[in-house]
Amino acid sequence: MGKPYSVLVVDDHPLLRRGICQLITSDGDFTLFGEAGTGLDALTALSDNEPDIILLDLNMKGMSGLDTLNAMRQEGVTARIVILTVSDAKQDVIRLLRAGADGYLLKDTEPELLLEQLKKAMLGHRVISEEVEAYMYELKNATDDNQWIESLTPRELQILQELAEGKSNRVISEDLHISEGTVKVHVKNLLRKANAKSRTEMAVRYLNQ
Amino acid sequence: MGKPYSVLVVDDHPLLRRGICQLITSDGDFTLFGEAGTGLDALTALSDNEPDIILLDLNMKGMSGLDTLNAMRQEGVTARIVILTVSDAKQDVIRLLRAGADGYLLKDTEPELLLEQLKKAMLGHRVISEEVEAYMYELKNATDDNQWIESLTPRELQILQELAEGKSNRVISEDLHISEGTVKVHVKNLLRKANAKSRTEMAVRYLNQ
DNA sequence: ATAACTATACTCCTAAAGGGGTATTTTTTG
DNA sequence: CAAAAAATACCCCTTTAGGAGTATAGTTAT
Repeated sequence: MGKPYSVLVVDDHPLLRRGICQLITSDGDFTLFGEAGTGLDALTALSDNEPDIILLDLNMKGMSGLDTLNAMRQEGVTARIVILTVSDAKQDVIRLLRAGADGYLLKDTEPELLLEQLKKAMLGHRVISEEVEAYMYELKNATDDNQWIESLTPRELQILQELAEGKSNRVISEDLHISEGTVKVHVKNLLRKANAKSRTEMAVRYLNQ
Repeated sequence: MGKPYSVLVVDDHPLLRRGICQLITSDGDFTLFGEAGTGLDALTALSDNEPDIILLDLNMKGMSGLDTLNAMRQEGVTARIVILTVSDAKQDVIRLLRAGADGYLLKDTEPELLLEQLKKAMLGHRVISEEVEAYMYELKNATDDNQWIESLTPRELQILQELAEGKSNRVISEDLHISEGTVKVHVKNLLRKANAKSRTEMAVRYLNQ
């Protein structure tokens, strides 16, 4: 076999980072390229040379995992980027894979399985945890369930947020200093875009992202 | 100094467990009592003898952290039980501390600080991460914002859950095979108990627990 | 610059939601 | 067993929500 794969571990939880790093170094096929506690630290670590694999957490303070991934691809980073997270939210999976992640693994993956998956990723496979694989067909069939949120104008989003706090049209109109009728127009348009039958249904869908 | 404190680590993420265990064993003041990946495993591990400290995760598969804590206290476990979790949700903090947790720490705590906190916990202090300390006054002032949910009848809760999926009174009545009028009565009573002005407000409050 | 989009504000109308009351049946509980 | 609570269903009535249409001023993109 050739030389071991180098890995950069990016996670804002020191404890988990320690566990991952220990796992990496305990296997002869991998070496630790470095570790970073924030997305910015990770980008700095990549300024000189690159590892073979970047293990990236989502839900980090400051720069999110998605932002970090985008920034890395922008910088021309060619390393395999594998997401390692607790979130199995459909929205996250779809967004990250669309953004060019080479894998999406969950943090409750068994250590041995994780190493296997990383080796597979180096062979050019896209590695996905079983639990989230179900979302893959949605990635192909496109039209993300919450794609409608992206199509909203700033004003509509503002009104949706007020609505999703349980406020009535009248209260929203007073908050925003516009007529109740205008709020109703916005709500009408929101309902059409969300393809929802009532404001409550729309609020629920919005809150569940 | 006396003999080291023994620690039981309960977490369903093998990677994180590895990180924690490594931290525990790297400090001379602690020894590893054992590790468990589920609440049930933890209870089994406690059948013969007890550690000094139990580090307990929330959000575990199967038995939740809260259930595990309750079961342990039921079994007469006297070890210091410290919650170690990612969730800083107000509801979780309040529930766990009420259930008798001796500490509530977040997983992004620095390793050194975590060890310090565990030593403090052994001295009889209740250790709380700074980020969640703000919820402490709410614990004293009692009357949990969502206490109203506890006062609901089974039928009312069922209707609230349907309502919180965005369904209309008519749809709910069809789902439950009762008249729309009856649903309206239940909703009316729910609004009174929740002290909410509209079904949307109530749905939002329910979803935010 | 002209077309498209956004935000604003009406009108008229229908449907749904919500508040008050009364009443019957069933279930639970003391 | 009797009282209380829960679930059912209806009445009448007011308020809120939502659908369709028209219109106008300002902004943005082509």
